[in-house]
Amino acid sequence: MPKTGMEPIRRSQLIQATMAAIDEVGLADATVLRIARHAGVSAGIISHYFGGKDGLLEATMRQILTDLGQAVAERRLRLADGSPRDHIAAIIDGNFDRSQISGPAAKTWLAFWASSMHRPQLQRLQHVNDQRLYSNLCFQFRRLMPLNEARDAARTLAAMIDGLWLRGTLSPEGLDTERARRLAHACLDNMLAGHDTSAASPKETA
Amino acid sequence: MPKTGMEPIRRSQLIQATMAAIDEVGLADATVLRIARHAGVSAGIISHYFGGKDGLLEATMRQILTDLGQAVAERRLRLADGSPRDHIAAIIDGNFDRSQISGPAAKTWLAFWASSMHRPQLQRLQHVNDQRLYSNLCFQFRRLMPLNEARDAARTLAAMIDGLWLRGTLSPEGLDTERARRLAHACLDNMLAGHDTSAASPKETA
DNA sequence: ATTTTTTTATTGAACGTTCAATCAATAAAA
DNA sequence: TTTTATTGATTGAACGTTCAATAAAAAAAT
Repeated sequence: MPKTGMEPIRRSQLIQATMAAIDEVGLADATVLRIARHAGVSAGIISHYFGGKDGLLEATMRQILTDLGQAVAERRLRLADGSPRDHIAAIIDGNFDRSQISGPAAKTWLAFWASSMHRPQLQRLQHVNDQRLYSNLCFQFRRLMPLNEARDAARTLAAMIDGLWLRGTLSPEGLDTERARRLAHACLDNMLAGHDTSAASPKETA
Repeated sequence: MPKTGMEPIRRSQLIQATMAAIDEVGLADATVLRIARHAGVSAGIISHYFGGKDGLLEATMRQILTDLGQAVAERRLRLADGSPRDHIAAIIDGNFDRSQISGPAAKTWLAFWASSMHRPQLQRLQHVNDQRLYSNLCFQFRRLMPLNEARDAARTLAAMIDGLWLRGTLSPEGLDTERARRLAHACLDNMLAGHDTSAASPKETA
């Protein structure tokens, strides 16, 4: 089996296996043995490629954040130069792609969220991501309203996205992802109702 | 030290110590020894009063849900027979009391939320709580709009509360609790804007 | 009022288990 | 023959639980 150039393959396999293990039994019971079995390799390989379990967990979180960033970036690139509303809508859709990418990613995300409270390395990653979402939203809202209002609008919509996404992905019986996405858009429409959306988009209640 | 009637005291102490330990080092590192030391007792006592660590964790989550229920109930009782808007506002304020009750409670809540994905006992508790929040909101919105709209309004506001509360209590640098609460109320006002609030409440944008 | 007995509350060392990490051994490819 | 990739048994630390021992309080007996 030892061919050369295994490193990127193994890294990717192990990161995916980590999410799958967390999806199955939670972060607390996602042991190196379980993760390794999921990837079809031995446990020792994790220390070899990631320096240890912590390294693998950090790489996994980094992967999720990268995926999220790409999901948003792709949609926004397709817009060329759209209206603020278009950009914000793209940000919303990109964020709800997290769950589309996979169920495991959702549970992994939440697990990392909780444990990032106590692990500086993860906390840093998460803070950067939060800030990016907030800044992007704020910049777009700023094109439609005064700075103070734009800030509150960004905070509100960011919270809305997190809240809906959480409830949508974690208990799909009560709120499926598609409906969650629709509610987020409705909320955006509501927030933009009294503001000058230069290219008057013809949308009613729902 | 052995006086009679220690049970309720110890139970309460240990539950508080559990939250404090989770606040300090996270659920993963909240060992029985650490929790016991926080309460000023020995580790063995946990099995004695709660049958084991799992029992203590479940009791702790139950306590948090009870506190939340009371925070909401108290505010609603003060209303006697208020308008739907008043009741919903009381539900919002009650939910933001979670953090007022303590910072530890917030981190504990998130930790349980994540681990409830994989522990049926905790999942049950959390589902009951979710359902209660949704039902209460839905019932009040129902007094102002058609059923379908009321359901979506309830889902939206529930997500808004969770999202804002999460961001508010877990990273107070970016969004302090008081502002989060204000934004939730603003969102409610926005959602109720086009609806007949029988007792016309004189509130403008913000 | 004092002593004895019983009950209640608590301790902490010992035990068995589980985990992450290590590393000498191995085997395929270069 | 050298390099690269991988294994899996081993190690040591940490954890939750158990339980015999202990000590204070309460109850009973003197």
